[in-house]
Amino acid sequence: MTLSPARVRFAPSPTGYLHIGGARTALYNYLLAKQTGGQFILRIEDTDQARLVADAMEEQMNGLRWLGLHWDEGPDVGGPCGPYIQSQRTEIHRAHAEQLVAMGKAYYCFCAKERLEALRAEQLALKRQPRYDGHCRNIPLAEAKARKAAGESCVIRFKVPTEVKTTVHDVLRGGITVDNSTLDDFIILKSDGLSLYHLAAMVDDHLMGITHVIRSSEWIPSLPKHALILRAFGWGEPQWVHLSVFLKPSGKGKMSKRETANLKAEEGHSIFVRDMSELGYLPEAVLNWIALMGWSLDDKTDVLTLDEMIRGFSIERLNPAPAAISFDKLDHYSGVHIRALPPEELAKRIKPYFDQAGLNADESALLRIVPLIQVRIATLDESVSMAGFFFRDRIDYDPAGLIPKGMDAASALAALHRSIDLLGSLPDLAHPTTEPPMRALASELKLKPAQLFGILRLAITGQQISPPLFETIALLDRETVFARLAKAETYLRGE
RNA sequence: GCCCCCAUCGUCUAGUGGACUAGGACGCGGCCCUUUCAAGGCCAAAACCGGGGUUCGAAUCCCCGUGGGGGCACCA
Repeated sequence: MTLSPARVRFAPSPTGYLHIGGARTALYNYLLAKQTGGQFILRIEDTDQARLVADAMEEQMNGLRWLGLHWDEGPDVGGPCGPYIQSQRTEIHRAHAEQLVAMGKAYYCFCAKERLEALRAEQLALKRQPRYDGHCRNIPLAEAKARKAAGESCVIRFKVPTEVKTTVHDVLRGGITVDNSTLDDFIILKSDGLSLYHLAAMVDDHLMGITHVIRSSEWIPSLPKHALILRAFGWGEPQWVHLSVFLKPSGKGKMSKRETANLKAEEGHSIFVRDMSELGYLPEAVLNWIALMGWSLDDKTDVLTLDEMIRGFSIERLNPAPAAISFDKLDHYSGVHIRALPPEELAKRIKPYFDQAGLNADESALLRIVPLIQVRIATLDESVSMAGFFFRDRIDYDPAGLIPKGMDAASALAALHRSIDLLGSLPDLAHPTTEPPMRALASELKLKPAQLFGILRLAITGQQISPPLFETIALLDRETVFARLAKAETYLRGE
């Protein structure tokens, strides 16, 4: 499919950190831009200065970078349509608001907040939808200008055409029609001279040549307002694409702020991109996960790389229904993408987790253990709990575990003793050297392999669950192996 | 309360009037493999929200219910 280049934007508000909902919106925008040879633009919507979070903008960008969603134009890289931070475009917005006033499509409103609040309370009491009553709608422009010039505080409201319906076309949902009477004359410029989202976003989208607006469906209710603004200016409309929201795993509603904040501590999951790395997830896995919540390539593909998504993406295959998130699925994709990594790459990726754990593991050492753990870990951080013992000076475990089911301390000790003798008699501890005689020993002692090897496993790794025993022994220093076996012997003697 | 959107296995989804005995994936259960744990292989259970239309024929189109979701700020 050949499409003309799309200019799309991801426009987060720096009032919070990048979460999977935002990331998925960014992803779809990115995919369309890359597929069509267009541009992916990052624009920061910080017109509400009161709600700013200090490091939110930087964190939003870090999140996108971590996912590999690099923008062509944005605050840091610039571009032909800058600035890309809305608070630096206030003059542009103000001029456009004034232009609408001059065109008779907007008006100055002098209503005090108190009056508005009273009006609102009254309407709510009557169980009516709170709406501006048009109090200042018909003040003659000359009079309004005079009052404004005299220093009276005012806002600019958009004059919504009355007595008609407005229909806007959404690519996924078709025509969305509302009666204009359900819209009120909304404010487009605040009394402090700053634009509100509705005006700022439309002006900037137009000026930046945005061809497709792909955003969350929570914008659907204000879609008519946006179309009305565009039409008032006589501008064309972009393709509107409203994505469905993510629901909590139960499918019952969106995640609350509290649930979102406690997720990580309570169950080791998070919806924030900046937590994903710490939790051991690959960006590839996160991308795969969010891409398929609301989009599908076909009836069977479920593992995709970013490149494959770019090639296969299409707006038509977006699903408008809300989707419950599933962390089980994230874990699954995580495992899939870890297994798909070349060993050298996996060694590189797990290195920081060993560093973090205070273990001195260089990449070449890690590369040797990767074959033992690659299919056994679902997240990168699990590499430490699985293979940390390779790099620890001492290992701690409960000696009770040295006695397998069906055995007692004496028989376990005897088995361990025989194993030490046998291993000590071998020319080396390579896997092919150790396994056959050890199996023979097990059968001679009338033990199941699981029993005998279980004793050694705990003795050598300190873990009930570990990489395969003989491969592990082969990688460990000879001295370490025998020291740990000797230590286990002392435990079993009850020392 | 009002407005808008959505509706296929528990979950993510395929399905755009006949190819549907409704496909795939996660999860769940069983079996195989097996030195633990995984991975892998095989098998199973599991869905078209309800009611009316339209049509020779409806998961697919229309209407009404119901359920779910979103929105109703000098927030975005």
